[in-house]
Amino acid sequence: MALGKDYLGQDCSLSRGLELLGERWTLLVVQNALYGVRRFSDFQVRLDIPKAVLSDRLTRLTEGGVLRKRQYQPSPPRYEYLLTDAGVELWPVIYSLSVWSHRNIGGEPPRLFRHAECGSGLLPSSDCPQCGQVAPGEVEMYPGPGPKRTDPVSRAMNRPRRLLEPVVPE
Amino acid sequence: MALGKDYLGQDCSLSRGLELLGERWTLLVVQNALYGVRRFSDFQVRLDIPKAVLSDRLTRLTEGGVLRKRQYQPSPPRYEYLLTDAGVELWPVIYSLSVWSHRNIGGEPPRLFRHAECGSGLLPSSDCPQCGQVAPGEVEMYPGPGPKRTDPVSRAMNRPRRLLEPVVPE
DNA sequence: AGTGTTGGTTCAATGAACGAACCGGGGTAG
DNA sequence: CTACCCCGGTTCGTTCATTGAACCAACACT
Repeated sequence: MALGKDYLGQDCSLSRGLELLGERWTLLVVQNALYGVRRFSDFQVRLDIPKAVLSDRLTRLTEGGVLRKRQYQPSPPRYEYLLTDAGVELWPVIYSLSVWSHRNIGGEPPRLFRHAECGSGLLPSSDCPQCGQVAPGEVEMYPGPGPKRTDPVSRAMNRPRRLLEPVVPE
Repeated sequence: MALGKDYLGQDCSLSRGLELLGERWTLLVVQNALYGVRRFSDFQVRLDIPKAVLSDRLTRLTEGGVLRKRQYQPSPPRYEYLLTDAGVELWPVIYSLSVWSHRNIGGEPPRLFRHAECGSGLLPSSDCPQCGQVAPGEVEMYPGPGPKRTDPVSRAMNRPRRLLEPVVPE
């Protein structure tokens, strides 16, 4: 999307959002960050994405305030990408688009979501039918009927767990 | 996105949704359809989009069940693109992403939305704080503080009106 | 000294987007 | 009847983005 060839001339907030989030792979990166993926190589394994593109997307999301890059050990220097508060707020957007896609395009979901406190499935808005609004940290993901990837990161992700809980592949 | 170079290998609903909706311009086309734009030339004027790209997006959205092409007069033959039920169901996704963008990126919105029945502003989920869920046809849009485009289609859209109400430029 | 892991960058080839030109069916004004 | 305009596109050469393979540097392990 880059400079010059952007959605400028558009007057709406949506176009500014898509400027940051609308490029290929970007929303899938955010989705995986919500699922607990934090490290460059884990994103790469899960997504099968060219490294150059992943590098670009992580940089742009960091500059855009969706992710935050943190060095989590000094030697050897290793980094992780964490969602900011703004990034976590994308959960309802991503969840509602997933639900729409499942309903209107089809396919079986590999993962399901429920409110950890009460066990209810979530509404398309990501709210709980019993309890109302649900913080992403209160959402539990667990395996659904759909096909699953078999790489180590995906396998670690298929154990029941909370959103945002870091993925530890092994 | 096309054939071969898609998100295949991804296991989630989101990737299938982005296959259809994730290309450049696509969500802006849907947004404008929700705002009442129906005709090829009106999309083109509002969006400043190359005709070839617009043609491709309208075709793909039609094939994907988001839009429906209808001839609305026999002579000269003229066509319009209407949202299907599935297309209308994208309203919460588009609205919540717009709200996120406004909150986290900034800029003044050119249009605001309220529940026509009770006058309340909408929650980010597109629900009404008073009445709960709101059908898109019950949403009224009206001019906000932000900048507005001056083309005839945008000017017609800046009058207060319901979502989905056809735009008639003049 | 050699091998492996992490987190990248570089580069040539391919594919998508852009914008200008063109086109055809059907008005409509002179 | 001729000329011109509108709508809804298609075609095409140029520019831009994505891809996948190769390379690289820092450090750890054996």
